[in-house]
Amino acid sequence: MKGYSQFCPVAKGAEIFNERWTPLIIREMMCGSRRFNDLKRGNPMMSPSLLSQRLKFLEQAGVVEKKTGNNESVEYSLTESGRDLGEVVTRLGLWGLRWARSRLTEDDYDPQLLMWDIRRRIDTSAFPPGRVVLSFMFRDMPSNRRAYWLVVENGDVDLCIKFPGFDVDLTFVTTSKTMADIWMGHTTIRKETSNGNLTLEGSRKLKSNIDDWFTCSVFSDPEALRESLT
Amino acid sequence: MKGYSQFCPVAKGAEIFNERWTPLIIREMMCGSRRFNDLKRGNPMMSPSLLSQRLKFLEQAGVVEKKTGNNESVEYSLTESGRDLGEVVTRLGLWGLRWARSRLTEDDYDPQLLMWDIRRRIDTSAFPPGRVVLSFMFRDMPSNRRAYWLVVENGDVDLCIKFPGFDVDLTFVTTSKTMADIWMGHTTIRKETSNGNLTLEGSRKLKSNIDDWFTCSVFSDPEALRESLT
DNA sequence: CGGTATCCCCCGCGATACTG
DNA sequence: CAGTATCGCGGGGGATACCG
Repeated sequence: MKGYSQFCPVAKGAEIFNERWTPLIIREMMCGSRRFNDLKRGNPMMSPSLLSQRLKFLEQAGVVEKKTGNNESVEYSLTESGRDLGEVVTRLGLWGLRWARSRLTEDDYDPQLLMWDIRRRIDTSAFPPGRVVLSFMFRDMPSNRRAYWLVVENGDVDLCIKFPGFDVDLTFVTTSKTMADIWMGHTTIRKETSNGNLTLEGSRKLKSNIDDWFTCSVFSDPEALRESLT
Repeated sequence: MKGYSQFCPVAKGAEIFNERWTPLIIREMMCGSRRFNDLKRGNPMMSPSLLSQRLKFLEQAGVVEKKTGNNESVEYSLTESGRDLGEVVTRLGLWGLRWARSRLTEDDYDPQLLMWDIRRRIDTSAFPPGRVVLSFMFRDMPSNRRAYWLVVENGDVDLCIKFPGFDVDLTFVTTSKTMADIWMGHTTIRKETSNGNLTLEGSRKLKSNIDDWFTCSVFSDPEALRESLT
């Protein structure tokens, strides 16, 4: 994007921030993604070349830092400037939560993206030792996007799009929209199980302490998020 | 701009906010511009058709309200949603002030834009009754962009790019960069007169109470601006 | 895994002119 | 003043293939 030829700080900020995908890349980093392919998984519709291009630009702009480990591994992270810019992202998200919710289209409810979000917010410390397998069935989706599994083990959570072969401890049966609404805090697991939009099948224990380990999106608690802004 | 196909509030917010010029249009409205041509003057590099297109989109997005008076006059204003989005703009500006200042190019110091900003922040209440004429001479500019006049009268401020024919009460002689730096609070009138980057010629009285009527950009006081955010 | 390299299309947007 | 109409191009960015 070409510049605005204005000295105004809003214009100079917009020259960096107001590009396609940029807030979403920063959002991913704020959520802890540091690897190229993780950033890409958080933005599946973005082409790798464009992601690469943006990362280079953001690095040059002092927002993102690229570190190459001695084992050739590459990590991206936010600089202090980038973390500051994160507050703009947060505020934009708070605005979107309040004012852009009505603009959600069917296309927006991508279950894979939802699962990727859920994956990184699962509180593994609330699980018993050993392996726990969760499965999610989205009734409204075509067969190739209907089923997902989360395998929780040793503090790690793996997202699978094919049956991992392990016994399933708890199954969520619902629609992508219901699940996303729960995720965003527009409704609760309790409400949606009551009205039948969500069915939980499996371990009674996992069901009973679900609020301990199923951590919703940071946007599900706008008040807390707002207070986290300086 | 096409959507992101993500339910995330940041993505939905970005679909509206992250378009070219959008933050600058909202900034203009936050500063009080309500007429089409005023919005355009605040963004001189933007083509009228694009401004029209953006206003239509922002209206449809519930950010901007268009009102047609009975005398066919048209006014644009921010809705509640738009004022909320203004906080994102403000925060982006605060970020730009701190982190994007080093990216300023020669092209950014447009004296006309600067004068348009100064014009609307002049505190007319601090002036004596009658007409006061200020002139600004930018030494670094070519002749067609070197001189501007502000005619203050009856609480109104008019910006002229040609000599208005009235006696001038006070003249600023400086460069566009020095003036912009004063405007943004990076330096002060006092400092720049001391070091010779700014010369004030004319009414001793207007010079002596210049801090009363020459009101700098809202971004010149970041602390106050930050506190204005909810 | 962590990107590049291409290709190509589309349309965003800048420029200019014009209208009521 | 408040826009619309038109035109043309540049490059943003989507898709896909490929590489070390």
